[in-house]
Amino acid sequence: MTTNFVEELKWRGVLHDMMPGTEEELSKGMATGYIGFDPTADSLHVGSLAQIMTLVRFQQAGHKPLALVGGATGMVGDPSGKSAERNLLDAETLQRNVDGIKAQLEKFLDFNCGANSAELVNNYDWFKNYSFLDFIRDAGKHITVNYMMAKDSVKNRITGDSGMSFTEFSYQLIQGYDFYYLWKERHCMLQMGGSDQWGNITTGTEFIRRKAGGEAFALTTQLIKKADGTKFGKSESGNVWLDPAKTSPYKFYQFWLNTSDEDAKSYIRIFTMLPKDEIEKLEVAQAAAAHERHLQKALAKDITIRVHSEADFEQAVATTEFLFKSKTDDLAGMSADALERMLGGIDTFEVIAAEITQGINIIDLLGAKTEVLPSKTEARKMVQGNAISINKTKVSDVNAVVSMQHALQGRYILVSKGKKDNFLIRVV
RNA sequence: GGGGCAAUACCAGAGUGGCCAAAUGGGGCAGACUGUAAAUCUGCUGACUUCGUCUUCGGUGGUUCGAAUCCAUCUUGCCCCA
Repeated sequence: MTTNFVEELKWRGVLHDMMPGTEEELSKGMATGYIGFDPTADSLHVGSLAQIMTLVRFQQAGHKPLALVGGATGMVGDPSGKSAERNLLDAETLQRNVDGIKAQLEKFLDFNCGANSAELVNNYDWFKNYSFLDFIRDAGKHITVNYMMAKDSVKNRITGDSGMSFTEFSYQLIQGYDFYYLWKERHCMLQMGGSDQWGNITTGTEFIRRKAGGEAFALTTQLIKKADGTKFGKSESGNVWLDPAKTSPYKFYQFWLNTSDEDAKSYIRIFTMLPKDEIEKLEVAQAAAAHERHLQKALAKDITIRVHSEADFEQAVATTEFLFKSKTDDLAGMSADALERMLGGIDTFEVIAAEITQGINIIDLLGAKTEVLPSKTEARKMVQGNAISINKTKVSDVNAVVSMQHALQGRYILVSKGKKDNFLIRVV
C-alpha cells in the first residue's frame, strides 16, 4: 500500500513549500530524498519528530529515505533562526550525540524493506578528509557570496547587531555540498526540512545546477506552532525528549495529553499515522464531548506507542489514572511494588530515614532536604498558596511536620504541586 | 586616535542620594472557574532563622550617617568625528 507523498502532506497540513517540478519528479517512481538532523544533543526531541514523520511518510509512499546526521555540519552550527553566534560543541560530545540520534532514528524507519530501505548517512564521512583548500576550490567557486548574503538567515544576522562569524556564514555552503554529494553518489534528488531550511536547501539545488548542471528539488514543511504563540516542545521542566531516560514515558504521554483543543487538531495530522476518516471521526467525538478529550488521548496514545512502546503507553495511562484520580485512602492500600511501578515515571528525590523518623518541617523537606522546590522561601509560598499536597491531602500550614506516618509502606511520600506536578520522595 | 551614550531582577524597561528588593509590561508559578483545554479573574515571582535580617541594579575602588542613583577607573556594547 503506497500513498501519494505530496497529497498526504497536503491534507495533513504539513506542506509549506516545494520547488516547481517536485511533484512530477516524485510521480515518476521511487525517488531518494533526505532530511538532516542536527546533533545538538544526544537525543532528538519532539520538535524533530515532525521531520521524522516526514521521512516516514516519504518511505510509506514508496520512496527511499535517507536520514542524515550532521556530524560535520554540527561542528559549524546552523545560523537559521538564531539571533546570535552559537557555541561550538567539542568533537567528543558531538560523536556521542551523533550516536544517540542514529539509534533513535533507527526506531522509526524501515531499514530492511528492499529497494526503498531507509539509510543513515553522516556527512562527517565525506567531510573528514576534505581539505579546506580543496573545498573552497571545488565548492566555493560555484556559489557567489552575493547569493549567500541574500539568504534570510544571513541577512538577519548581518543587519542585526550581533554579527556573524565566517564559520556560521559558511554553513549553508557545507549543507549545500551535502546535497550535491548525496545527489551525485546516491541519486538523491530531494532535500526536505522545516520551512526555516528553505534557504539552505535551495543553496544545495543551486549548487547542483551550477556545478553539475543537474536538477534537484526542495520541499519544506510547516514549522510547528502553538495556538497561543508559545514555543512548541517545551514543558515546565524543559525540552521533551524522545529518550526515556531524559523524559519518562509518563511525562511524554502527559505532554501530548495536555495539548490544547486547537493544537490537537493539527498535531494529530502532523504526528500520527492515523488515516483521514479516523481523524475526522475523532473530531466529531471531540466536538460532541470536548471534556473527554478524544483527540488528545488518541494523539498521546499513538505517539507514545510509536516512540516508546505499547507497554510504556499502558503504564503511562495507569500512572495517569493513579495520579489524577486516587485519593489519600487509595494510596495507603498500595503495595510497595505497585507504588514503584506507578511512580517510576515522576521525579524522585531521596531522603535518609533518620530525617523523617524525627519528623521534619514541610518547608525544610521540600525546599532544603530535597529539590522539589528551589528554595525554602518558594516552599513557604507554595504551601501558603495552597498548592502543596502530601499523599493527596492538601497541606497549607507552614509548620506542618512530615513524619514516618506519612511514608507509604514506610518508604514513599507522594508530593504534589498544583494539580499536574507530582514528585516522589523515597525514604532510604 | 578623539568625542558622546548606554549597561538595572528570566526578558523588556522605569528609577538619577534616603519613602528601593527596586514602578510597569511580558513571561513563569499557584489559586478560582473548567475538561489535566482555551479565555478570564486573583495572588506570588532575590534569599534567610519571615511582623525582622542579609545579598542584589556591568567589575573594582572612593565620597557620604546613607548610593541602583555622586566621583574615579576598568570591561562590554552602540553612535558621531578622524
